[in-house]
Amino acid sequence: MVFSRNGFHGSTMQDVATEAGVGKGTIYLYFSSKDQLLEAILTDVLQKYSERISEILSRDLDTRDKLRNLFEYTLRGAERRGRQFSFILAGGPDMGEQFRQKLLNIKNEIMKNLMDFVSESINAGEIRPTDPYIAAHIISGTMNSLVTKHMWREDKFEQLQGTAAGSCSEIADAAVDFLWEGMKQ
Amino acid sequence: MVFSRNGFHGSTMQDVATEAGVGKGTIYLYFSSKDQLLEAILTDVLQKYSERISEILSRDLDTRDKLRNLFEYTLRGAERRGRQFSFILAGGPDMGEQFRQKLLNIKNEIMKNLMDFVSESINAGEIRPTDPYIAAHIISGTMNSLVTKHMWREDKFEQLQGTAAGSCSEIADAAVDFLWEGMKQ
Amino acid sequence: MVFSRNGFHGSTMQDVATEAGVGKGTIYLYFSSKDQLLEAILTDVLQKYSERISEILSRDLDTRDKLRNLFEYTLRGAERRGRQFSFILAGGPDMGEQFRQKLLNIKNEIMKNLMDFVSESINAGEIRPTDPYIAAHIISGTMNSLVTKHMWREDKFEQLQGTAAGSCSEIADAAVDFLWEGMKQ
Amino acid sequence: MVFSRNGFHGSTMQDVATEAGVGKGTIYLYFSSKDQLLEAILTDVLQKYSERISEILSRDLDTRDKLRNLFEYTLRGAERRGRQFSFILAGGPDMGEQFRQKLLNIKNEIMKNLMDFVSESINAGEIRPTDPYIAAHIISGTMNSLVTKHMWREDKFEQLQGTAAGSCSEIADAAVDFLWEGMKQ
DNA sequence: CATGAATGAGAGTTCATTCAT
DNA sequence: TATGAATGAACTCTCATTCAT
Repeated sequence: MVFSRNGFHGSTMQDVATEAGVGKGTIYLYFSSKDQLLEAILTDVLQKYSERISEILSRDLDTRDKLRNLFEYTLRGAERRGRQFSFILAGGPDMGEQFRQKLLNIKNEIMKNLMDFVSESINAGEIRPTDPYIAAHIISGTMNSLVTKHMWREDKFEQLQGTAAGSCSEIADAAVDFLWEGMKQ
Repeated sequence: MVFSRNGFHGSTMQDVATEAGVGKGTIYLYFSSKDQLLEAILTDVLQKYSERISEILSRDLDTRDKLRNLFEYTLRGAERRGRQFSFILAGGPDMGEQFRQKLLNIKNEIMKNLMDFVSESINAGEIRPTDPYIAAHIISGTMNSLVTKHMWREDKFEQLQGTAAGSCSEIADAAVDFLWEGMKQ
Repeated sequence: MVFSRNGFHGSTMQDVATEAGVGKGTIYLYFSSKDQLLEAILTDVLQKYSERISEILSRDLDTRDKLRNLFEYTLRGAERRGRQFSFILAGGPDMGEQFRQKLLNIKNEIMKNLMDFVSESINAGEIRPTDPYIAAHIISGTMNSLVTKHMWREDKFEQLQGTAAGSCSEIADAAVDFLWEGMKQ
Repeated sequence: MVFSRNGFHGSTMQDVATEAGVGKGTIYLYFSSKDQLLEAILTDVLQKYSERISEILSRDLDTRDKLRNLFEYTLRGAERRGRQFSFILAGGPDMGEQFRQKLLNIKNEIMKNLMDFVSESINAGEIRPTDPYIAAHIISGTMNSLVTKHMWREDKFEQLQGTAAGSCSEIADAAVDFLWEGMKQ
């Protein structure tokens, strides 16, 4: 996607049209403005992500495996939808207030799911009692941080990393292992 | 700052000049372009943040108190420089590649500091042995997540939060308590 | 008609098609372009007006009654076809030269009829000898002025008018009375 | 002026700028939009015309000479500002309602002046008693009609005219002579 | 005959940047 | 050094027109 390569303001409607293989005017048959196009894309990506997260957390797995799936899915998705996630994670510098609200609602949905997941795991005696709000933030924050790194290939793993290797599932495993140590009973 | 209120693309050079109380042309005596102005601002903010983090981590405190100071300083800073942080955290959608590299170098500096901090704490026997790369990401990721929330006032705490209260230091404390549980010996 | 409500440039072909209850493409089966559509409409309106004027002037009435019919028909027509007349009266700012010529020919036809009418009335001894060209202009000019006023409801009659009341035939009568005073033997 | 040659919609802002010998953007320093530019021009032309009419009617002349000056000034002005007058006379097909109101106010000012002029001439016993509203319309209507003709050179005088010659003052004289016949005591 | 999805030329408008003062 | 009037490249968006169905 052009927005992913050149950024929103770095892409013209002509770029988008060319990439999509249609005429410039055609886009306006389906989206009322450039802003609304971005909104539709991001909302869609985030909505699908939210649904998938919800599905993962409802699987018949134990808490630790759910966490692992969560991280792995998130990191893997970031490989494909990098910059779109980036926009979303940033909370939306340069976005209109109304648009931000829309994304926010979906993000809160995700946070709600994570908090419920934490609460249920506590009740099931799988993890130690803790504040679900903080725990959810630590989970999502860690994912976001790893996603951002991954996305922008921000580190040459050679330079910075300790022992963690570079593949999605290896990083996911390492992160979950760490978190688990702090959560388990 | 105008960029913080209206975003980078939402602010004109005239806005910036007016806010700064100078003429439009004057800005060009000190910055070669609008992009370069943003670069200078963000680099400056991030550089200062990096230095401050470095200073905090070198204080003569135990690991847990350093963590607490780290979180508190970060969250408090976000209150004032919100959107600037947001740009940085997002990894820079809409930024040029060269600019991104520059910020990246500073961010890696910070990560390096965090990793060293973790390593040293392990060596000092204050926290359990763990992968410093992952640990650093969890620390910074958790801070970022909380910062973003805070910045965009993304949640009505009434709706979402568990027990954690809303002030910077209270949130910092709660987050550090949680993390500590997973790190301590 | 859409053109009458929103103006030519203010109406889209889609508007026209919707109003006509046909598809957009269908219009192009009958008119080669938007300009040509306007041309056809205006030409038609003006042609019909010209024919009607001709018919009125050939009726078996005395000069004064012909004048009265002329004014009444014109003002009444303006009520229905307002803006179309306006285009025509304006001489066509924003019209192509060729199109203007076409309308001009019909307008000259009307002027010719008016001048003949004046000449014949002079010969018949019904009005005093005068320049038919000027007389024709005064007749058509007065009608145009009243039509324009009427069309755009340009005056709140309360504010401006003297004794003349607002209905078509009342205004027509008053104007003809006045003109007649200057024409009669 | 470009608008006069190619019409409002037939002229681009680039045309206007080129004609004015400035950059496209410069126009926007003084006029907020293309519409507003037209508004400013027409308002200005009409306002000046109104003031001049007022001045002419207040001269120390007898009624017939005032009329003659009125006609001569109007026809002469039309030679230079043709199409601008045309827009105004047309009542503004394709104009926004608010804009039309603005012009209307000035036009009513002119009509008011004409009606006062008629009333005063009646009181002074220079012309026969008559409805000032109708008289004013006949005066302005006749001028408009002649102006429009003149402007678009709508007639080849060879073909249509009777005895009236083509120059401004000759046409003005002829028209005033005719009108006078219908107005004088 | 009729349609309307698709098109892209072209318009108005913005705003980073320059440069004479 | 400081300014802001002037600029024009570049953008978004519209809409008359076409053509496959």
